[in-house]
Amino acid sequence: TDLFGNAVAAGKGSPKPAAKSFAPAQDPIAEIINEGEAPPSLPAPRNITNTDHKYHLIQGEAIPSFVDQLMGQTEICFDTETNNLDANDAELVGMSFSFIPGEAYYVPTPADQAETQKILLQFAGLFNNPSIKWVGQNLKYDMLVLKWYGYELKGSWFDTMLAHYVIEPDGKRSMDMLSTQFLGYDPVPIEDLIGKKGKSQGNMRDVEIEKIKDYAAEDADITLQLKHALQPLLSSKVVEKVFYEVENPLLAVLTDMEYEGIKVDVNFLNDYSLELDKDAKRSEESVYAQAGLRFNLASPKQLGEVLFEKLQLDPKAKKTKTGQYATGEDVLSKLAHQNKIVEDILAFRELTKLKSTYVDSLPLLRNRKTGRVHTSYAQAVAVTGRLSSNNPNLQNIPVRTERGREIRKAFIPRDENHVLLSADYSQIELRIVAAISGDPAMCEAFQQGKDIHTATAARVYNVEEKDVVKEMRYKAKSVNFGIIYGQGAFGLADNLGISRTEAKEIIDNYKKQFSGIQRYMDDTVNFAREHGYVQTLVGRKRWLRDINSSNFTVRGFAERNAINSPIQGTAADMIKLAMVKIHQVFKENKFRSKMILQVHDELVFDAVKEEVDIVKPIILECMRQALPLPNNVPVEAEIGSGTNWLEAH
DNA sequence: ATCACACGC
DNA sequence: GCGTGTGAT
Repeated sequence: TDLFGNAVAAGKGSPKPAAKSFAPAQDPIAEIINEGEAPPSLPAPRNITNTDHKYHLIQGEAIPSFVDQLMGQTEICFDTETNNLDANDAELVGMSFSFIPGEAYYVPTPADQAETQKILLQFAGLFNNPSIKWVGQNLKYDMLVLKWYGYELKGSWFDTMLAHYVIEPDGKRSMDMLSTQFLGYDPVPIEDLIGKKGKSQGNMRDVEIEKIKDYAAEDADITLQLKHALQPLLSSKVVEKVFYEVENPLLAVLTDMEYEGIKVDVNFLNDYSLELDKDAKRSEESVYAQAGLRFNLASPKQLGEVLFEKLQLDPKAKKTKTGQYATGEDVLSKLAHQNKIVEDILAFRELTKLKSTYVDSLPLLRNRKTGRVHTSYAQAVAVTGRLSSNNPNLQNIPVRTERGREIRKAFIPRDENHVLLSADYSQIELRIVAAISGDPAMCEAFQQGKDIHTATAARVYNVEEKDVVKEMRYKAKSVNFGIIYGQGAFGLADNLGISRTEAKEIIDNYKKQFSGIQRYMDDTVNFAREHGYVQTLVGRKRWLRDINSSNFTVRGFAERNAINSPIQGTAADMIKLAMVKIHQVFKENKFRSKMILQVHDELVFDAVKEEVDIVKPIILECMRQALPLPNNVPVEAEIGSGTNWLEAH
């Protein structure tokens, strides 16, 4: 079903003018899309024991002539071995190189870091050679390791992980999987060297060099072969643009951002932790007093039994799919008015969440060299094209509630000569909906610089904009969210806690007022049914194998994906293009200010105070111009500065 | 390992 | 809709 709770019609006869941005001139034919897939992963017959290979160990006096040989290549596959998965805290154990399939070289580097630096110095000319194309699997990792030793790869890049990401965004893409799938070859498992993962897992530094040589050289060899297998698919699937213009360049931008990290105010967090602990304990005790018994309030299972069996708070309490009572925030909120205990439970939940996930863990995740936190961006995880962030996740720092927002005060500039800048897109996803649907009312609202939720409410409730009251705006905002998520009428009712009847009424009005949106949703789903994929403005594709499923639920999910992915994905493309541009302009102008965070529609900078007035308009201009939208829908971005992230916002 | 929950966009 | 982290089981 679509937003309006209707089944999406198959061939409504609409000739799909509105969705034409998604059916570009070079509209690929369905057959092309599905060819070139390797057969599903049967156990691969080939491995290092039964396959010809020439893997060489290079050390000492052999290095100079080896480097000379590499200098003559145009394309080199490169891989590092280290003693840590965290590239910001890793020592180089060795490097492997390959430029001919079946042949590779391993150069070990010793624990003595001064010695390692001497070896790297011999490779300086190679790393700086601008005419070399560096091939690798997850090159960001290797580039980050090298950056800590003071080196960059100055030529161009081809990351096989990113290539596979744009070819098959929802696939698995560890090197082992790719090798099995595309080369029919099973690489040496890492467990053979350092043991099974867990606390007993060893360290690459302690493995004998001959063993590492085979493993590491094979990695470079395989990755080079993967490049040759994947490159033609970029072309046959028509995803070269998003690969070469977005993902591949972004890799170097993210490397620099992860290297910088952001400073956190540990004293502030420690103080705040005590405060949260005190208040959480107070709420907890209050709950036990009201319940008349003590239990583990952090256990949803126990809490559900107390609320709905002992206290009988709701005779028709909802259950989760595993048969427990549901005690999520939405469920409890509906009971909050009549039951003081529920307020205390919600307070406890909020406070313990803030404490454990953010306040107590951030200080522990500081890098030992920099004292800063260096998030890691996953560039090939989110199926829509977004980045994700982990260790720590800096894309879900609280902002909604007062006490959560407080945590943003802990993110601070690196020193007194810097401030934080935060630049964010305004309503970017809705602007994209307006632009690609071409809905006249919504496009016009943006062209006139209106508050989109108020403008929506005015139309849906048929009143003047000045007469839109809070509740009308709030509900209209929820409908707009529903569109972005391809959510059904059920979802809206659920979301707003209103009846299905009222939800349907709001939706019927919306449908009349914004008929172009309805048409976009129909056209997009129909396009997906016909072609098996949907795509963004930049040509990032997502294949939807379930779009023609006979199972109502499964198909419905695919239909929501069809509607949501081009929107979320286009927004992702836009900010990624902006990041590449900003990075380039900063470099050209030799600015010392650094881009340090991305939060989907926001960029954060650690800016040198004297540069603030120069970089602010540059950042905004790059963001606004990154990806012009059709139908004259303007793209707006705002920027602020401050001595912490909250203030900058 | 999986689930429920809660945080973000 | 898309993610990640935590604590419980």
